[in-house]
Amino acid sequence: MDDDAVFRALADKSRRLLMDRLRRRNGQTLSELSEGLAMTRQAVTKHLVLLEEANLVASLRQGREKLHFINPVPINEIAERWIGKFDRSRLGALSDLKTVLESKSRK
Amino acid sequence: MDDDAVFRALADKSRRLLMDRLRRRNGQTLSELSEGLAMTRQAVTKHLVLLEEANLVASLRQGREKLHFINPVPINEIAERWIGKFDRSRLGALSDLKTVLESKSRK
DNA sequence: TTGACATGCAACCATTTGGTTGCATATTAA
DNA sequence: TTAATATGCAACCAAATGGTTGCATGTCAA
Repeated sequence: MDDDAVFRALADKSRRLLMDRLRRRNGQTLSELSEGLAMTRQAVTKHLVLLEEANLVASLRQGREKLHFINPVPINEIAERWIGKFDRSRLGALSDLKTVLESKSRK
Repeated sequence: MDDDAVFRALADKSRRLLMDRLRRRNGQTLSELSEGLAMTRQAVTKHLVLLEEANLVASLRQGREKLHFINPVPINEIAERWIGKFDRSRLGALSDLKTVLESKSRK
C-alpha cells in the first residue's frame, strides 16, 4: 500500500468532505458528489482522481454515469500501523520530558 | 482539536520521518533531528513548526538547545474518529456496489 | 571574553496544488 | 435523430508548499 498517497489524499479538506459524503451514501455519481459545493464539477473530478489513486475510493462506469464507492481498507491499515506505533510509545511520552530534564541537570 | 492541521502535518513524508525519529528517541534537539537528512536544518525547523502547530510535537527550550517531544494524543483522536467512522460503514461497503447495480438494472 | 555551537529570522525560488474555463465526447430519452 | 445530460480532457492561473541561502542572536565553555 502506498501510504504516502493515502496521507496526501486525506490532507485536503475538500477530499475529506467527499469521503464524508460517500460515507453517508455510498455509490454516488460525480454529479451527485458535486452538488451544492463551492467548487466546480471539474475540481471534484480532480479530487476523486487523487482519492482513487490512493485507493480510498473505487469507481465504476455505469452507462453515462460514474459511481463512486469508499474503500475503507487503506484507512484502517494506516490507522493500525500509526496508532499502533504511537500507542506503544504513549506510556513513555509524558515521562520522557522529566527524564531528559533530570539527565540534563545532572551534567 | 484542529484536525485539518493534523492531517496536513502528516501529509508530508519528511514530517512523518521526523515523527518516526522522535518515536525512536523522544526529546531530541533540532540539530539531532536534522542529522543525516537530505535537507538543511532550516527546512527541518519549518517542518517542526508545522508539527507543533498541529500539536503533534511539543518543544522545550533548554539553554541553547530546543528539545522536541511527541504528543500522541491528536493522532489517537483522529484515529478514533476516522477509523470509527469507517469501521461502522465497513460491513456495508462491499455490498453497496451490488445493491446499487441491482437498483439501477431495475429501472 | 571570545570563539564555537544551536537556533532564529527573512528573503527568495521552483514546483505542486487546487481551482478555473472552454470545449469534446458519450449516453440517454423524448 | 436530436436535445439534454454526464463525464472527460487540456490549458491556464494564483496561491501554497518545501526548500534554499545569508545573516543575526543567544548561550556555553575554554
